Amino acid sequence: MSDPERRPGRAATERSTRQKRALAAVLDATGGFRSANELFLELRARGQNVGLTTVYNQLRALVELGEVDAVRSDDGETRYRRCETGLHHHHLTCRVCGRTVEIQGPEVEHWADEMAAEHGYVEVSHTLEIVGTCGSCAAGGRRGASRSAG
Amino acid sequence: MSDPERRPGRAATERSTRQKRALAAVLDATGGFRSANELFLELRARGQNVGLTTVYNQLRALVELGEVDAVRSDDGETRYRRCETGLHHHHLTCRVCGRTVEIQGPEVEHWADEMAAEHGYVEVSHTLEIVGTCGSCAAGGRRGASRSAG
DNA sequence: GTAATTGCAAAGGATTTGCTCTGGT
DNA sequence: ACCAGAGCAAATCCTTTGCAATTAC
Repeated sequence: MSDPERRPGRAATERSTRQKRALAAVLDATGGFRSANELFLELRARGQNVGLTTVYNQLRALVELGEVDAVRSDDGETRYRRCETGLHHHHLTCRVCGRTVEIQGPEVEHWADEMAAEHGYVEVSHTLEIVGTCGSCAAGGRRGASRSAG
Repeated sequence: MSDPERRPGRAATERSTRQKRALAAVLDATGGFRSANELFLELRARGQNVGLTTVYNQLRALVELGEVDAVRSDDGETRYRRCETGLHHHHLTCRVCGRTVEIQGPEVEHWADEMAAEHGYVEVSHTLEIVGTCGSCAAGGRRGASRSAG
C-alpha cells in the first residue's frame, strides 16, 4: 500500500523515463499554452516518439502535482503549460489572439474564502477567468471574429 | 440562398417554435450556468420533450447571437446561461448536494476590470465560480474530493 | 526481479453533422 | 407550398481506460 489514489497502469512521477524527460523539455521550451496533441507533435518533431496516451497521462499527473497549468479553450481542447508560480493564480486571456497573462489576486482569494465561510461552506475552491481583447488586437482594428468553425 | 453563413438543417432564429420557447423559458428560470444536458433534462422534467440535438443547436445559435453566455467547466462540459446585461452575481455551489447561493462582489468585478486594464485588455468580461462543501454535507458523510486548481 | 510506466486499441463522453420529416407562416 | 427548424442516428473530437509489453531501479 503506497498511494491509495493511484490506479494501476496510470502514470505517476516516481521513476525517471525518457518520455517524462522529453515532455518536460518541451514544456520548458514553450512559454505558452499547448494542447496535448501539439505537445505530442512537438515531441515527434524532436525525434522523441512518445505515445499520445503517455503525454496525456503525464500531463494529468503534472497538473495534479501543480507543476503544470491546464486551461480549457473555447474549442474544447485543454491547453497546458508549465506553471510560472506555484501560487494559485488566474488567467487573463485575449479572445482574439489567445494571449494569456497569469494574474494573482490575494484579494479575490480572500473574498472567495470569506464568502464561502459566511455561508458555511468548507473545502472551497474557485475558478476565475477573465476574457477581453488585448491591446494589440484592439488596436489592430481586428474584429473578434476569430470564432470561425471549429 | 439567403444567409451565406447558414448551413441547411441547422437552427437559426427566424421562426418561433414550441422548442425554442421552452428552452427560452428554462433559461429564464435558471439564473446560473447549466450544461446542455441539464437543460435537456430540465425540459423533459417540464414535460417539454425537446431533442438534445435541438438543445445544442439552439444554444449554439443563441451564443452566436450573443443572447447566451457559454463557459467551459473543468470537466469538459460547456455551461450556458442567459446573458444578463446588468451587474451579474456569482454562485457558491455545494459540490455534494448542489445547493447554490448567489453572491455578489463589487470588489471582484472591480479587481477584474483593473487587472485587465493594467494589461491593456479591453471589452472585458469574467466568470467566477466558487465550489465548496456546504455545512450540512460537511457534517454528514464527507468525501475526500481533492478538486484543486482553478 | 518486480512494480512503475509505456502506448496501442478501444471505450467514453460531449458536441456536431447527415439527412429526412415536421410544422410555421 | 416552401423553407426554417426538429431530431434520430452516426460521426467527430478530445481524453481516458484496459491491458500486455517494456523498463527503471
